[in-house]
Amino acid sequence: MKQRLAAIGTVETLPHRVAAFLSREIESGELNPGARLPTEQELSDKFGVSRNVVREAIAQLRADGMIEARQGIGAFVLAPEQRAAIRIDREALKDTHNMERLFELRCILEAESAALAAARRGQEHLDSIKAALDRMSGEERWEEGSIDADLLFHREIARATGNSYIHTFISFVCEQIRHSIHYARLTNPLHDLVEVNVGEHVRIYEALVAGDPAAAEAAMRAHIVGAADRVGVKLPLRGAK
Amino acid sequence: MKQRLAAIGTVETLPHRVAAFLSREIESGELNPGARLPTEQELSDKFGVSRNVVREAIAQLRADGMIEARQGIGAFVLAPEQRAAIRIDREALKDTHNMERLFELRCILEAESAALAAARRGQEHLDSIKAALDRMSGEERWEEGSIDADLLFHREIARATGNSYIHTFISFVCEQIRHSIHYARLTNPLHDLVEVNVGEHVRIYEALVAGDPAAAEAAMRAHIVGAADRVGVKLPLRGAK
DNA sequence: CGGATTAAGTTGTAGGATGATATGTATCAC
DNA sequence: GTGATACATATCATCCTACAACTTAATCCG
Repeated sequence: MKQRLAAIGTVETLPHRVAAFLSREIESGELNPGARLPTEQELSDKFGVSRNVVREAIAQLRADGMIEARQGIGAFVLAPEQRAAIRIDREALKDTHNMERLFELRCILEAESAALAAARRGQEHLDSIKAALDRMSGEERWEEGSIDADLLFHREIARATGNSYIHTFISFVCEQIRHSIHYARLTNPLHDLVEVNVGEHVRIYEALVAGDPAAAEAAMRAHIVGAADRVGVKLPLRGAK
Repeated sequence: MKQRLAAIGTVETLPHRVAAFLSREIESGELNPGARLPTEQELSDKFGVSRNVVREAIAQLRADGMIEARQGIGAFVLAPEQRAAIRIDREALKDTHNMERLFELRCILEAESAALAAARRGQEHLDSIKAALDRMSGEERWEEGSIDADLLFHREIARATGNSYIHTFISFVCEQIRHSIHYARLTNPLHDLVEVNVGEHVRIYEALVAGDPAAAEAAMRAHIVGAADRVGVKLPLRGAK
């Protein structure tokens, strides 16, 4: 009867695992908004862990706006609109369908980011964008460092928009994608693809230098579509869902 | 010497308050990436709370990818790119500058959402969008319920894109904005503004019915700009940052 | 000097106790 | 009979103690 979290997977701390389990229950509809969670003691018994562990897990879910705990009553599931944070389930990204959709979101954000950056960038922005470009096209282009530089390039563009929210969102989305395709990129960097990738970045940079929002947007869009293609992801067209 | 969190504010649980304090230290640069946090015992002494409270706070920060804890060594601040969640500081939204930027991000997301929805929606989507529209233009238009319906209208459009990430992000951004301007809307709903607002929604809906992405995008953009204006927020133009 | 062992420091988990809050039920007063 | 009050119960919130597990540094021994 004591599962001791044997079926939950990962090697993380117990609170993290309990939180992940409960989170899945909520996201999957097993626990609907308004539903009351088992008491802390019951969860403690169920998972074969101390109540402290359960409380740490519940603290995490509370911080995310997934549940609310009321003293003397219990903990209740909140509606999705009450969320206090956005998270992306990396497990879900193993499904190509989901990866396509995340790339689509990334394309929306980055195309506009590039346009805004072209309109708003200063010389200091161009300098840092160029530095990242140089780094990703230099000696590191065959190593993991080039991925860092690649993402830095994108973050610097987002920073040039002068909108920290855009920067935060783009950074987050890029990192989630990066963690999901990390292995594939490292395994076999193809010579031609790397050069094409760099070429696309150069075109984005040139549009930024020219201060041409439309050109920057188009170049970035083409790049994201191309980048997705290179990892086997086809962006859905407007007509496809 | 025991602050007992007297200067931290809010009436929330102690772990939440400790987490908020540490989070601010990290975001403000007081604690840089790579920096080691005080030990759990030190934090416990500093804030005058039990170690359990500190651990719950740390569990929250770990879940957010803000810190990593290593057994036997301590807890360390991670780089912003390692974040596992996006959060928006509601306190920061009291600054009009930040609100402008968040509205700008919202405009980016929603304009594209409307375009995609126009291209991809089915009859069931139109039905639920219409239902939300009816609700916000009916008897509830002068009450808080109209805000719920308003946001539901936007979420249903995002749902029609068939991209759950778009839906999640839009829902989140809308709710953060909503919580920050909640009081202002309730205090004094102006007759003309409500009618204008509904009119804008009707135009968006009509573009969706017509399956016209460009018209939907334009109508949504105009609406978001207008909605921001109605709460005293001017969206930055492309040239402004 | 190098390897093994021990000690110290820190996080991770368990278990117990008490305080605080919310709700339901029983009792009392009018 | 109805409303107010008191009490009991359930549950979360916090505190405390103890030990396990891990990491690093110090010490010991060949």
